[in-house]
Amino acid sequence: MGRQPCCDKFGVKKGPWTAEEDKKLVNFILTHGQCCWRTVPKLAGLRRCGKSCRLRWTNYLRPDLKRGLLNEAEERLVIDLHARLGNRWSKIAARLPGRTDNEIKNHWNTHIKKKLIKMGIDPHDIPNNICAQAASFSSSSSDNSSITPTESSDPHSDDDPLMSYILSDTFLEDSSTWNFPVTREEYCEFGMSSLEGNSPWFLELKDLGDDYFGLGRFNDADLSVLDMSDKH
DNA sequence: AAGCAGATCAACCGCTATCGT
DNA sequence: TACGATAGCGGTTGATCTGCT
Repeated sequence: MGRQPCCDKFGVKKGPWTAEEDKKLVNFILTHGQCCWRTVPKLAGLRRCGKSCRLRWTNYLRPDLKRGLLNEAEERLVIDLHARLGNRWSKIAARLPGRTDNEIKNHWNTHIKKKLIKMGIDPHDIPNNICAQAASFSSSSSDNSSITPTESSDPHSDDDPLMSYILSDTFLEDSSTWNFPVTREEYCEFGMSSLEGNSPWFLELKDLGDDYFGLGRFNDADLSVLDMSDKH
């Protein structure tokens, strides 16, 4: 009999999302919250499969996402976590607030992997003793970040209190409180602060009109802040 | 300016894990 | 316990961008 496809193959749109589709999805999730992705496209009026909607939301539309390249501290953390956890991107992402598994995976494959290879380190097998070296590569001019996971001589040592904390369940429990809000009001507040200055998609949507989301989401004061930023 | 190659990243696919009945 | 439905994960693809010739 076989497995049922996650969605009807006919009439389901694929490829890049349009601003209009984003709007519908955001609108729907702000109104109804995240529930049963399979029904989301139908209820939201989208010709997409639920899987695609979930991916779009978690990887791009979520208001708590940081955009842009990983900074050095985050990169070091990824290298260290990857050395411990392997290609378990979702586990790694769970320990980097505002970053998605897809983003980290892409960054690993396009940036970090190359840098490690350039250093003569096999990205698939970073020995403990050179993990610290790898993790601190190109960081001779440190970015003064508060995240310094590899300060101990052996980064795999659980003696490193910060890494122990990050790898612990306590960290995940704590970080759960960073989850994006579910109400429109909170989304507006939270979204504005996190989007400010680092969300091109937001600026694009904003260009479509102040009432783009149909939620009265952005007040004039908020928008004036954005207008003053170096919008491209 | 045109063509090409490499880099980047959003999105898809197929599989597994989990949950409810 | 078995089975189906759904969510989530990791690998891969392909469109687009960027830099070089």
